[in-house]
Amino acid sequence: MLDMKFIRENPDAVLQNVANKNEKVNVQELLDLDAQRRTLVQETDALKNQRNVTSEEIAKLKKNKEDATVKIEEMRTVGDSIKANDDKLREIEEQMQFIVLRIPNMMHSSVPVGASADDNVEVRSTAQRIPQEFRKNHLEIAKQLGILDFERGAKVSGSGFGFYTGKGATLERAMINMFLDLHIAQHGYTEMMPPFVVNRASMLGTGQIPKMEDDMYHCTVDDLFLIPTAEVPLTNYYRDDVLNEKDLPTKFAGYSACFRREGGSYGKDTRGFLRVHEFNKVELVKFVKPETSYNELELLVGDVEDILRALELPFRVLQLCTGDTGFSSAKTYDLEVWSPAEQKFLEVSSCSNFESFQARRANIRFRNEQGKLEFVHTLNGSGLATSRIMVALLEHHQTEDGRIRIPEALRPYTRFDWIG
RNA sequence: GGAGAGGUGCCUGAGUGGCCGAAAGGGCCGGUUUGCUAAACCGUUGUACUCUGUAAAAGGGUACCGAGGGUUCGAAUCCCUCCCUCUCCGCCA
Repeated sequence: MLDMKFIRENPDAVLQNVANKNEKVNVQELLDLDAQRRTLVQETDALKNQRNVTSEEIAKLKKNKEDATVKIEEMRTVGDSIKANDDKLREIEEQMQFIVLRIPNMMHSSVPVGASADDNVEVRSTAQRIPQEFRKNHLEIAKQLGILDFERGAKVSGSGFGFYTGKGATLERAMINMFLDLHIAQHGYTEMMPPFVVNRASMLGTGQIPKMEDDMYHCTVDDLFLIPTAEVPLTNYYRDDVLNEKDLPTKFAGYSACFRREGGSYGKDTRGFLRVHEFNKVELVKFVKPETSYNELELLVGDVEDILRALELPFRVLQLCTGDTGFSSAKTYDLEVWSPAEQKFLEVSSCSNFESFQARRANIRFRNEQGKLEFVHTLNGSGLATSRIMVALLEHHQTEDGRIRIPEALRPYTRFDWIG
């Protein structure tokens, strides 16, 4: 959420940013409502002031056993006006809220303007576009080795769900543990195990709602949502809190299952693990001081790169252009691993700086040196999602005779060196 | 699921219709005292919106005592709904 004061003072920049991000929002209407609101607030506050002053007079009159009926009668109409104004005010504020919640975050000045993923910029790459050669795609090899079962996943739950079986399940568990351990021991994150179900306010706080509400699994009787990422509970951990400056940056690493309906994305990367309704992910979340947030973003990307290196997977880092950057983000890097089977890069992580956008929505603040309250900056990144990494491992570490070599870094966790 | 208790400022805790943005104590910050520490004493101590205004400041108004409604000239205080916490019972991992 953007600061209303900022929108009021920089309407052109906001409009340009909305256009750059391919969003459609009626900013002008918001500005009109804002002007209306301020006039109304002044009027109403004056009436309330009158009521307060007169009420005190009435109290005095009554104390002296004098007659106050005239003033009481007078205040009755003032009270009615106040009520009418407050109703109108509430209506205006609801309309404003509706629009403000749909205005995307301002892009950082370093983000290239572009329409789509084609305009993203490669920052660095360790990846060679190796050919497919003997490699089977992850579904084939997984089936052959008996480590994933999507058919029974579909029977039991539906399309887009899978079982990990045998060594596949062990490998999955091993990855989660390895990722967590690395971030905790080497990168200084605090481990968190969040709830996988959150309330509406939390979804609103991190910005999934209202824009993405249809992509969430929603338990209507309780108005609770299955989380699409641990970002939601981890960031909302500090919703409505005031953090100590000395505790910043605060860094969380948390595992969760992630649930996404993926409505409307059928036909795109739908095979096997490329797009599923439920997957496992270790998420990294940071709460930082505003002046350090861009440096923290670079460090965050580095933390994720360390995992990819440990897994011996070639990758590249992309800086997303304006059109491809998420709604809440000011700047995002994607990390992609080359898929020999698909002959294309697959996104495995997305690292974003949200600046104060989420903090303002979720009301997460800290007290600065001057003792003033200030919104923190929040960041997060996948570190990493296991489903896409499973795909990458099965493809990259596949041998010609159809076996999978477990990278050194994972072996203490799997307790086996090969699958097959 | 049943029964009860409760949610007040950074914390403890008072406050059952007007003098309550809110007693008292503690904490915090500033000051005095002090060889140092401690103690004592004095003072200060919220947030949001809005208006006036400045280089920065400062000041006025409004709102906020879990959330949202209602009653009333006037609500922390009365009524309704919801949320949360705690205790006991039942049920169950």
